[in-house]
Order: sequence, then C-alpha cells, then structure tokens
Amino acid sequence: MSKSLTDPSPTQTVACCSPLASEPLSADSAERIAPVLKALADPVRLRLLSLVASHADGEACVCDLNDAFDLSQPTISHHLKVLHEVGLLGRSKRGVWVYYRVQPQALADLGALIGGVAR
Amino acid sequence: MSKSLTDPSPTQTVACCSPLASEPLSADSAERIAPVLKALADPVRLRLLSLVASHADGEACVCDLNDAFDLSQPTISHHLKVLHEVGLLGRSKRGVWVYYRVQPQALADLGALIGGVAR
DNA sequence: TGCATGCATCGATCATCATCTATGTCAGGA
DNA sequence: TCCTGACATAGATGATGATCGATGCATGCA
Repeated sequence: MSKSLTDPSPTQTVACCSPLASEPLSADSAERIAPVLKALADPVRLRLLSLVASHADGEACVCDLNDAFDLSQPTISHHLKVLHEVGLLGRSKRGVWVYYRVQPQALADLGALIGGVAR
Repeated sequence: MSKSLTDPSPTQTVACCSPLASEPLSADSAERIAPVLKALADPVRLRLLSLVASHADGEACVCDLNDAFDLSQPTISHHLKVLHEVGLLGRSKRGVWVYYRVQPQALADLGALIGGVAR
C-alpha cells in the first residue's frame, strides 16, 4: 500500500532454493515460488515481460506496451502490477510516464530453479 | 482421449523459442508456453514434480506421492494429470501401480527460456 | 487556474481452477 | 468368480483470476 515507486524488489525473489530436481521442495518454498510462476503463467504477461526485456535500454514505457495489445489500458496496468508485485519487473516514474524494466536476477534465479542449473 | 499410457510428450515442449529476454515473444509462442507455466504454478504441483524428480530411479509411484500430502487421492491424481498433459511428467503402468517420472528436457527447455541461457 | 494526458484503482462480471465425494475401471489374489 | 486395492473419471462447489467501463490522481502546459 505504501510501496515506493522505485522499489526494486517488492517481494522476495526465488533465490532461496536449490533446483526442483535436486531435492524435494518444502511446502513453504513451494508456497513462495508458486506465485512467481503464476505471475508468469499468462500469455499477456509473458509477452509484456519479453517486450520490456528486449526493449532498448532494458525498459519500456507503459504507453508503448499498451499499443502492443488489443486490451484496455486498465488490463495492461493490472498485468504490469502483477509482474511488479512478484519482483519480476521494476518500475520508475519520470514525468508523466512510467517505465518498467526487468529484474534480470529474478529471472535468472527462476530459470535456474526450473532448469536445474547450479545456483 | 486415446493417449497411450507411456506417451512421453503429450503436448509440444517449450523448445520452440529463444529466451524471453532476447526478443519479443510472439502471441502464438506465448499461448503455447503459458499453459506449461500454469501447470507448474501451483504449490502442490511444484512439490509433486520435485518429489518425483528427486526420487530414486527418477520415478515415483502414485501411492508414495499421495502419502506426502494432506489431500484426497483424486486431487493428487488430477494434479499429476495436469503435469502429464503439458509434457512435464511421463507416466508408465506396471502391474497395479502407476509410476511418474520427470521429462528432464522439458524442464531444461523451460528453465533456459526463462533464465536466458542459450538454447 | 483550468485542462489534457498518462497511468492506477474500483467494482462488476464471466470464466477457470482446486478440491471434494461418489463412482468407474482394471489387475491380482483367494 | 468374487473381492480388494490402486488409480482415474465425473459432477458439484467455492475461490481465484482476466477483463472491462468508470473514475481518481498526478503531471505538465496554456
């Protein structure tokens, strides 16, 4: 409710755990990881994240993102919020515009957790 | 409806795409990837996959998995079916028992897609 | 000060999902 | 042949989620 606009990691990342296949996941860890995956598990959010990640300077304005979808502005805003809340996207406001950028470490941690690459 | 019990990859895996952060994901790719992530994005299914993956011989009997959760047998069966349908778990029946095993390549592909490791 | 623009929040709606109980199916043993 | 045990399927229900239109809140400009 009182989060700073520039807060880089609103929630904990997934850097907590060894890869899925290396040892049984605790119930607690699973409860912590699932929301991050759930945030990613939507076609629109996947494309949003990918768009932001591959944008010049690694960040993108909401106005640009809106135009890439046939969805209402509130819907895009909602999806960006979901990605921001789990720590996959950072957010900064400059003037009237809001820019989102990926958090590379969060993405790398998640990839390692799933792919089994040593942490 | 007519899937073989031993079918190793009921659906396409995620080996289709370059990493999320390397270029904007197409709408089609996103629609294909999201269901796999959605299958993973549940605490119970995360633990199930992890349990199977870290089990001796890389496979586990449903009876063992049931005992690890405070959930009904049909619920566990449902979750296993979800993981199987997206190609994350393989399945084989021996006698009265059914064994599930991870599909390492599917997991690796997914990890690379997210983590950005070159495919 | 007043207005337009960029984005977030609110409240509603329809769809999807996790879970349950009940039941079906199939294999093995008495 | 009948029964038991292992697992899947069916149908119902309460919860969560994706989306929208309406509205609120800043910022910058005239």
